[in-house]
Amino acid sequence: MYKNTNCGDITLDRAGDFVIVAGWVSRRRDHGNLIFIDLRDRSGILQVVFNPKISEESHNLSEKLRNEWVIQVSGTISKRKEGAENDDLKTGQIELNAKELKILSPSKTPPFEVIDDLNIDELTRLKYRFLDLRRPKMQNLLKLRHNVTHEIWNYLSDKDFIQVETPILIKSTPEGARDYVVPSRLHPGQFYALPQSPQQLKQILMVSGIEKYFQIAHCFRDEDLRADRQPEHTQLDLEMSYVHKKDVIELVEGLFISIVEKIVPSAKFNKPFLHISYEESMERFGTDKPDTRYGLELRTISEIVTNIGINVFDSVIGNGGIARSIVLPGCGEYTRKQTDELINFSKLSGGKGLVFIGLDKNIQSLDNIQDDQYRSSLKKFLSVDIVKNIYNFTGAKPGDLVLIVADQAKVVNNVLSAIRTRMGKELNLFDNNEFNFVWVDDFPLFEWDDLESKWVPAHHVFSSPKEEDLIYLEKDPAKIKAELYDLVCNGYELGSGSIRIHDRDIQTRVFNVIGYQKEDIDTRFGHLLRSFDYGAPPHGGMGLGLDRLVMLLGGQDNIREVIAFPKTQTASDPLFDSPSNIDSNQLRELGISFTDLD
RNA sequence: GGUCCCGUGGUGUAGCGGCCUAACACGCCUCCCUGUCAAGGAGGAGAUCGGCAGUUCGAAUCUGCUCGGGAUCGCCA
Repeated sequence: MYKNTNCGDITLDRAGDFVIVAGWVSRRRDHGNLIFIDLRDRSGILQVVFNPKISEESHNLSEKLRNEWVIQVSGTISKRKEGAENDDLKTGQIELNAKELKILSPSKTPPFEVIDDLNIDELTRLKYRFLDLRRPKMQNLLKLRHNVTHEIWNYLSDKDFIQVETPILIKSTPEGARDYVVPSRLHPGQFYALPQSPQQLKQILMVSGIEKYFQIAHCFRDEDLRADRQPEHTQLDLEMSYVHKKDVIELVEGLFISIVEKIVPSAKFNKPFLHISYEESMERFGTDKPDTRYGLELRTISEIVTNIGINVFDSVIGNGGIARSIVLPGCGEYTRKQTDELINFSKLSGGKGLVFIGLDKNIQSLDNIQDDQYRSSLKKFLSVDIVKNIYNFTGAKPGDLVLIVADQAKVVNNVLSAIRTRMGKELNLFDNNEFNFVWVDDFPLFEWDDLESKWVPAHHVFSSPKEEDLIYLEKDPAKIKAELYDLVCNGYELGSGSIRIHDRDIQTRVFNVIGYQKEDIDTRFGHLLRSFDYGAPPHGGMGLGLDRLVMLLGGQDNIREVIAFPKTQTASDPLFDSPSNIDSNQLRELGISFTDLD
């Protein structure tokens, strides 16, 4: 070994010890005859002192040292001089008196300093990701990710789960997300697809008798990127035989509690997790992935605001729309600029606008509001009585701002939940160290696709309908609820799962609703369905986003921070400069040529 | 595919029609310095303002296109 001690681990009790350390020069403080080096390795920072009285040769050599040079130093640990201690440093009570210095690898001047307090363009960080990852913050995030994965392995192994690897080269199935595709050399003109998830493979593993399976699985989806979406992401994928919904939920909840308690002991979180149905979630929060750390719940107020002479509301609601509200506490005296900003924001998330009513904070009771004590975008249509009504119904108080959006339900919910998320942040309604886990269940099995005029699966085709809803399968698909459950935390969907269909007859009836023809079914799902013909145990499971979980636990707001080598928004990698052209010989071998697409 | 924000020495910013032969901080280089820890002091090098085209007597500054990064809607069973 080039070292026998880690820099950051050395404490006062090692005083007098002779040690060998190695690492990067993090900082250099040259006092002429005395040179201080902050030496950094994974464990932390150690102050090394080069003193000509101890070694003239090492001192001379140390004058050459610059940031990010890799060096090896040996010498004696000593307690620092009185008054020279540094309490900000774990090793601040001691220092290494360098006897021998060896330069293992010099460095160019780095494009940015390897420090936590860094404010630079992300592109530069990604180009020099090897330097970026040296920063203690990034080291900690990678360690956090490892700790989470480690706990998953331990916890699930203890529960008799077996980790099974599944292939990365599988078959393209056209539904779902866009596939990443790999040409086959041995079968010119044919392609593999990278898995969007190991869904069908793990179901086959259940038919194979694995009973309890898990995998830290890479999943690939060729769709547009977001702060919480990369083209390849990692899932904790798991599946269990002979289980009901309740069993999967209990297992995953136990695992997540264990992860949070062991790995982020300082975190505040709710135990047991909340449970809420899809319908209730939409009703209260306007989304199926609610941030339940704070209130700001939505209310439907169609009845209060119709037939009071306001055209906007009457016509929208007459056309099958609804009016819903959100109350922003303490925002009743928002300026014109602030309310304009909210209206503008509502348009960004698809709304046509919103109506606000702001009430002065110094009103004693709602009973004696004066005309000059409230402002509204619809002031001339809103009598004092209607304002009173709205405030009473929504539970708003003097000093609060009521926002109303009227449109088709989907738009209303989109707009208001976006406003809710934004205002939760802006009004500081939650604690950053808090994690609020909630199970959302009773999802509909199908959704109506307006564009294609057909039913599509809300989750995927293998999710089981609730037994009591089977009677609606042919008559009224909208009514069917599924054995589906999502795990949501702080407004992020961490994962979703379901009890699967293991009965061929029910599976066929579901395919019929979606309108799949027999041939489609055979080419897309034949392999799985064939396995079901030979005794398929009832089974169910989940896929859980590891990147998002680590992001949340690490207090980050995008998953690139917890992925060693992430891609940019255009799915390229600035470090490797991928994707790239390939050799024409490679293309020829694959039988691929290009046509001009435009 | 749409909308919005950003692009000035290595890094982060300022400058937003002539005062810019582009400013400041950090970093970098040279020299001085034995107790610093974002060391200090003195001096110095370094950008034609993402690219292209246009408007103008004159463009970092205005316009168009384009490239790159980010946020977001669509998309993501």
